[in-house]
Amino acid sequence: MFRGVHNINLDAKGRMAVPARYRQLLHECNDGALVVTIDTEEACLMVYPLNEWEPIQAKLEALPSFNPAARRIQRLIIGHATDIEMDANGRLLLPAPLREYAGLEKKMIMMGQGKKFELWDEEHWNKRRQSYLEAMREDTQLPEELMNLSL
Amino acid sequence: MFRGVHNINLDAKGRMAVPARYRQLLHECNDGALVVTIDTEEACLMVYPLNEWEPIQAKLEALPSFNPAARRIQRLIIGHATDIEMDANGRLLLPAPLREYAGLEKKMIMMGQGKKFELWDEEHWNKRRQSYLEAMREDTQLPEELMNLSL
DNA sequence: CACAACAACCCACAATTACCCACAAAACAA
DNA sequence: TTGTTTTGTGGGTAATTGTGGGTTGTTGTG
Repeated sequence: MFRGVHNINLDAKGRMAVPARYRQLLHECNDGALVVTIDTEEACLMVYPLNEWEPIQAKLEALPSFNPAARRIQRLIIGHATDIEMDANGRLLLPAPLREYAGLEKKMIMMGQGKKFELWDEEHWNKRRQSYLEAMREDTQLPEELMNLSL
Repeated sequence: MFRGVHNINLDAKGRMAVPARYRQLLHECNDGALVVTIDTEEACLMVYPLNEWEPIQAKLEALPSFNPAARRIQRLIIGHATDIEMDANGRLLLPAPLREYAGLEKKMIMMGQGKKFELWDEEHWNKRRQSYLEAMREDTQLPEELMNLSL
C-alpha cells in the first residue's frame, strides 16, 4: 500500500530515482517490474506494480469491443501502458511520450495512491491541489457514498 | 499481452521494425507468423499473432451468411487479412493496400492492445487521441460497465 | 520467352539504449 | 563535530537496435 508525497527530480535522460524506502518493496513483489500509463482525466501518470496491473488490463480487455466508450478507454489506457524496470541504482526511465503527456521535465511529484503511484509535474500538482481544496470548501452537494464516510 | 506505444518509422520499402522487446515473444509463440487486417471503424490496422487470429476468423465465419451486416464484416475483415512474417532483422513488410487504407507513409504509431497491435499514422493518432481525451473529460454518461471500474 | 515489378535475404553503418562506475549530497552514528 | 553509510546524480562506454540499401530470386505480365 503506497501513500505519501515525494519531491523527485528527473535527470537529463528522463530517469527518476525511486525513494529508497520503496525500492526493496518493489523488488520483492515483482522483481522491480512496473507498468506506467496515463491518467485520462488529468495530465499525470499512474505507476502500478506488474501484479497489480495485470488484472486491470484483463478487466479493460473484457469490455465490449463495439462500445465506443470502451474502445476509447482501452486505447488510451492500455495503449499508453508501458513496462518499465528499476535499474541497478533504483531509478526508473520514464518513456518520452508519457513524460510529454504529463508535462514532466525536471521537478515532479510522486504520490502514493494505494496500489499505485501517481506522477505529476510539480507546478501542475500545486495548482490542482489548490483547486481541489477550494472545491472541497464550496461543495455542499457530495455524493451519497461520501456523506456517510467517517474519517 | 501487448501494451504501450512506440513511434516507428516506415522505410521506403514499407517495412517497419518491430520494437526489440516484442520480437522474441512473437517468435516464440508462432515463429513470427502474424496476420494484419483493417479496423473497420478507424483508419488503422490490427496485427494479430497467428494463433490469436485463427479463433477470430472462425467466429466471423460462423456468422449467418444471409445477414447483410455479417457478410459486410466478413468481407471487410477477413478480406483484408494478410499473413506476414518478421524478416531476419525483426521487420514487417506491410502490404501496400493496407498501408494505403490506414494512410501510413513514414511516421507511424504501434500500439499494444492486449492480444493485438494497432498501427496508426502518427498524425492521425494524435488527433484521435486528443478527441478521445476531450470525450473522457466531458462524458458524464459512461456505460454501466465503466462506471464501476476502479483503476 | 523476356521483361518488369516486387519480395526475400543479406550486410554494413548510425543511433540509441542499457549498463556500469564514480562522485556528490544527505543522513546517521559515534 | 567528524567519520561512515546510504541515497541521489551524472555521464562514459559497450552492446543492442534501427535504418538504408544492394543483390538475388520469384512472380506475374506482355
